Amino acid sequence: MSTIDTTDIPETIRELGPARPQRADALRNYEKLIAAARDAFAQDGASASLEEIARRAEVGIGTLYRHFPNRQTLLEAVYIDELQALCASAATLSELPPWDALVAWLYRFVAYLATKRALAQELLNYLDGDAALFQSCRAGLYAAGEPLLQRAQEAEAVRADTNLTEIIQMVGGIAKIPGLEPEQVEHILEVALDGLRYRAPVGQP
Amino acid sequence: MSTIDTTDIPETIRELGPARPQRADALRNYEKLIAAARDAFAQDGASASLEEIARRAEVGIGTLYRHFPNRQTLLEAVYIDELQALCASAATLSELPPWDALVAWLYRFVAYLATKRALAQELLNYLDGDAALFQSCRAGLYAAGEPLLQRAQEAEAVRADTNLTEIIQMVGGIAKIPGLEPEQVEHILEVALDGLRYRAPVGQP
DNA sequence: ATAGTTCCGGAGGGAGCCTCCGCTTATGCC
DNA sequence: GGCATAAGCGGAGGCTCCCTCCGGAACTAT
Repeated sequence: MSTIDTTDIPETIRELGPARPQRADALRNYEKLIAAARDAFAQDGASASLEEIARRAEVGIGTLYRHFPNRQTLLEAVYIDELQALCASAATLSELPPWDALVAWLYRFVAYLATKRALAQELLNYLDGDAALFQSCRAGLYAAGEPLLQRAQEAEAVRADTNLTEIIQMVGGIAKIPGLEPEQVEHILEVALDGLRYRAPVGQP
Repeated sequence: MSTIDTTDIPETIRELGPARPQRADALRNYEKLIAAARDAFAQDGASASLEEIARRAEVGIGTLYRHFPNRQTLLEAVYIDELQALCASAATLSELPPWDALVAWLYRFVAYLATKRALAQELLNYLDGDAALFQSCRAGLYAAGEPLLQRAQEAEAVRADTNLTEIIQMVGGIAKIPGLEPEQVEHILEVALDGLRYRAPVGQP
């Protein structure tokens, strides 16, 4: 149904971020920094120490600041990277059985939300309404998830009377319940996802 | 209708905060600190520099830390102080005409919300569910506002088919619209509050 | 007035932010 | 391969902030 070419979405999103460096060594450092920042932000929230990030990336603090002139740029780059990874994973997962693929992707989505939550607050403070970014992100997300859902529905693994918007809202809502342990979230999610399963119509109650 | 004695609410709330010091000089400093902190947090958000706050209060940094061992304690104390002031103002305002009193109080409420927003995020990180505080706050708020609304309704200044919950939600919702200039908020609020006015029933259209 | 608390203030050590600039290294051209 | 040069590196240094600690000042009760 979707007319968007899923495979192109990640690049579209990536273009929203800061330009990646050209030289091989610079690119290496750039990527080490994003990886280190992702971990650090996930662990300590958006206020993680930039010097600590540089240290983890085994890179000088100067290098960090050259690639990302301020915390915001780095935050944004990490966010975009995460989102791209989430979108890209949809393609990989399509090798699994339909139901498993969808569920796996939704779990991946939950992990992504955790990162996003840490970043979003701070991100909004500065970005305040760079709608283009978030719109693109949303589009990419849907383009990535839609095929998975459709396949699952065609295989009668997922009930027909639902859609991706609804599912994402549900999963998002559960993931965002405040003050819950990860295991609790996972359990609730498990229950809720089970509700998505297709059940053959039954004659009598 | 309310069986709560409004005038006692502020004390009840205050008791939730850290104990105020006894000695005259200590109390003076305590209050200077809260005032300075209120300004600083309003200006720079919850991450305002504590040293700057001590400086503004013309007090040594050590004094700040003795009264408020950590940022949270100070944040909480400011929040409680603000809330108490809001509640107390209801009593003063009752000298105004009913409509004016209610509107003035609601504007005061908006100002309070601005502070609260700055504090709430950070506050929740640590407090995470000290429900007692927030419950008390809510009770105090309602006890303070209810008489004002009632008086206004009895004077036929405010329509009868509404209540404080609704009004507070409305005002709060408007105050929280993201990315608006204060003047814009004020204008929207003006319009919305006008909708509260009592209008005599009209026979023909 | 004096003793005994209570409170004050800021020095100091540690950490983070960010800038600046001399040195290193990759790349493209011969 | 060798070289020029542009691109990139990294960390010292100057600043601010956080928080602790303790000698001395100020208040209060007697």
